[in-house]
Amino acid sequence: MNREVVIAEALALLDEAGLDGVSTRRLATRLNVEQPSLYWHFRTKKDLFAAMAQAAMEPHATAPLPMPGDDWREWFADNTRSFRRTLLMHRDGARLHAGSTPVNDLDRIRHKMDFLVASGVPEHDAGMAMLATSRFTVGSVLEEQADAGGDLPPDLPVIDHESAFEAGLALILNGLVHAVGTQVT
Amino acid sequence: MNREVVIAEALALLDEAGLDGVSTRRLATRLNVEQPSLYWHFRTKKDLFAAMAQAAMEPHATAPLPMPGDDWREWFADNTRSFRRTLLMHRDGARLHAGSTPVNDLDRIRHKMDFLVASGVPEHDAGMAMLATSRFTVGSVLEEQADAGGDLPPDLPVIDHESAFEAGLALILNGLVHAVGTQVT
DNA sequence: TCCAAAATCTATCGGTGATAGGTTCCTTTC
DNA sequence: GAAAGGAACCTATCACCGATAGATTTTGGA
Repeated sequence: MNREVVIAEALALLDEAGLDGVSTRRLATRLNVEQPSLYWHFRTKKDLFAAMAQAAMEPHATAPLPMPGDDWREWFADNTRSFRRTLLMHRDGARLHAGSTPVNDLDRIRHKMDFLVASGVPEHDAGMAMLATSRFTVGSVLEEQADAGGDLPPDLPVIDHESAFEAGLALILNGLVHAVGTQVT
Repeated sequence: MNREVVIAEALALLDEAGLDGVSTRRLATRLNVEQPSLYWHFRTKKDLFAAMAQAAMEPHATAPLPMPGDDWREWFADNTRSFRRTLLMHRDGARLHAGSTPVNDLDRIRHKMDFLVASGVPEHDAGMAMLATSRFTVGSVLEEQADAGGDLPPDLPVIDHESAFEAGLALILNGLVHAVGTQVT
């Protein structure tokens, strides 16, 4: 049993039991191992969660980067959708992601920034927009998965999370397009 | 000792110990009471957290509603700032808020929606913008308070959360202003 | 074959949310 | 003013949790 097997099994347990249901004992049982054994692979439970969070983000972290000829608006939207889709792949994915301090792939971020700047978006606006969009997405999925998790009051306004997300994304993107000084290439 | 005293003391404990530090025993000790006594006032710890979340949101929930003559853009920004400020009033305020399913003050929401519509914002756009802004704000404060909570890696890009929030808000508001069909009154 | 490191074990600690069931206190009513 | 009854709190106890200490087994290379 190596570290990666533990992480994979932990993510499977996450999907079945939710984040609060992931205990070291339940995980150990699944791995046919006693509970303290996990502490050979991870110094603390937070470390395990951090590793899970990073592993869960792999689909988005390995997605293709934008190419010089791409339409930046289209890429921006697709990139955000990829982020959301990845958060939705696991139960409580947003909580898991928000709970740990993830590894910022500085190189990928810089590449994306450079792409936007090369497309005519002012550097400052590009950075703020990426940050805002990321936070909007986490907030959205957080609420979406909280709603999915059981007892919500039978209040009236049931919302289509997908449409709400698309509308918010369109709003931010629209704001970026019309930002002062934008050279819409 | 009544329910409200418990909630107040719980919020004080929250500020001192953080959300993970709020245990029924520590809270009971503060109240000079044995731990199981709390279960006379709250059926479950989640109920206690929900009550705490609602109480913590009181400043924003009792803030003045927009008046017919107000500038809708200015009001929109101030309303969002009030929401953020309230989340920031308590340690882990965003986690507390996001963790419980809060009571949606339907009447206040409708009032705000009506105000925006009366100001010329299309109803659908207004609803989506309020939703998106709320989620953006929760996501922002969540990250801000996570950063504040200790061990962040000595990575380079330290960000000014206030400015980042203002920039994101400006972006969304700008997108709303330029939304197709908006009658900017 | 031997040895060291990797991997797991047993035993145990202090802490947690929650329940069952008994006790005390206060208020209302006759 | 005594009785009744509910509100508020208590003791005792459960099952579970994350984590540590230290002994033991397993494994792979010299």
